[in-house]
Amino acid sequence: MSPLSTLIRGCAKIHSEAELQTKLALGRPLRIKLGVDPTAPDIHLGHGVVLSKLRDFQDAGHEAILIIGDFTAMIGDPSGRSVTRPQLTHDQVLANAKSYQEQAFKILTRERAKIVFNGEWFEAMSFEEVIKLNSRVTLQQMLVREDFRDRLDKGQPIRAHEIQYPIMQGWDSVMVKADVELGGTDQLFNIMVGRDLQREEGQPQQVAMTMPILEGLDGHQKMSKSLGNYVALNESPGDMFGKIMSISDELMVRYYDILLREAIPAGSHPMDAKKSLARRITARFHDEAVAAHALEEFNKRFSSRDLDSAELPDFAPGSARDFVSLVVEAYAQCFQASRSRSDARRLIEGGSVQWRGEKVADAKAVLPPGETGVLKLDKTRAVRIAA
RNA sequence: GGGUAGGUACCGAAGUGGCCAAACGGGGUGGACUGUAAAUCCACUGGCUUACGCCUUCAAUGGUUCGAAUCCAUUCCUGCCCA
Repeated sequence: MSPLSTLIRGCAKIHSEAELQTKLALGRPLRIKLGVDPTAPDIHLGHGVVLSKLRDFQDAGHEAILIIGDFTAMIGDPSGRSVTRPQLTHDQVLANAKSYQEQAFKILTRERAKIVFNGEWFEAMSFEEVIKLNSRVTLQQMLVREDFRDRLDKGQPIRAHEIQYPIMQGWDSVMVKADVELGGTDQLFNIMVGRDLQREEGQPQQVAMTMPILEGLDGHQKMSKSLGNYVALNESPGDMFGKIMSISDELMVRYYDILLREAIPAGSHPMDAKKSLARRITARFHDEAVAAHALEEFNKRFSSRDLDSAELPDFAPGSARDFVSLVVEAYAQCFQASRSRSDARRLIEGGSVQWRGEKVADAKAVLPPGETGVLKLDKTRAVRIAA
């Protein structure tokens, strides 16, 4: 496989392939820009798609320039958004940035990687410079974007600072002299602004390369932290495996295509194909042995419904022994999840909670101390009471 | 600054003095069925030391009333039109 075809594999759109070829012919390492906004501490499989592409470039000898948008994160990228993002404080952003980097290097290699914070240049900008920068872009250009158009049509507010975002992202490209900028397809507009600004600054224009957007676990909306439909890169092997198993067959086709860049093996049972997908993704972010173990555990717990021999967190109940209390405490103690007592009661009444494989019929029932066994809480969570 | 329409639960959206913890739809959760899939059906979806009971909630504050999401006043926020 020639380097070019490797580099453009899995890509949604390039502007343009010819330009990329010209740049590659320069014979020097190219500066490949990827901007990330640390708006949340987790990065997920969706980010992974673009990061993997960046890794492809690294492997081909090019330099990854990861721009941590500590400054832009405070604005919030309006791309694909129907509401204004909440603005974060600088401290939150820095904390997120830290865990962000750790996760990004699960995919990227430290060699040929450079990390820059865009606060470096934006913080130093005077208001005069900001105005000057703004004068290069027209409101019309900004407003033709679909997401803005949409909000305009629906009568939803668009705040003035939001239209700054593409300009700032574009300016990042100028500051790092990017040769190529990567992003999701929803980033195309922002990346193109970068090209405009570079041209005006007399720089060679960056090549815009966009990657397909990965749908979230629900199969409809894009994977994102705020929608809760994501698989984080630092997710535990079991959770990662399990979350992937919960996707629809339809979505699995997409995941195969985008994440593994291959088609589903012909003739295989969808469930087997999914297990294989889950195992491979888990192996990618952990390792083979761990992934194989996750598969085994999954089979035990869900295929053979053998909770007794499955690995479950140990739960040490407090003094309150009625099932409502047990459920609430188990969630808090073993899953860091807070559940109200009403919620717990609903789960019990709905038949979700099982003690030793039997539905708990009476929420007021009391479990005598010393009893041991498995307490199933909901579809995916169960705990073991050991003593 | 003027005019005008609005602000209801996770979202959309009813409700315009008691029958309102608040219709309906979506989403979410749980159950049945399964392959932790889809489709379908059912239930739940503010909280409570355990409830045909109580508490908090309909932008905020204050008021009218036996009683307010609903009426009045003030404030804050948003859309649209005009300047």
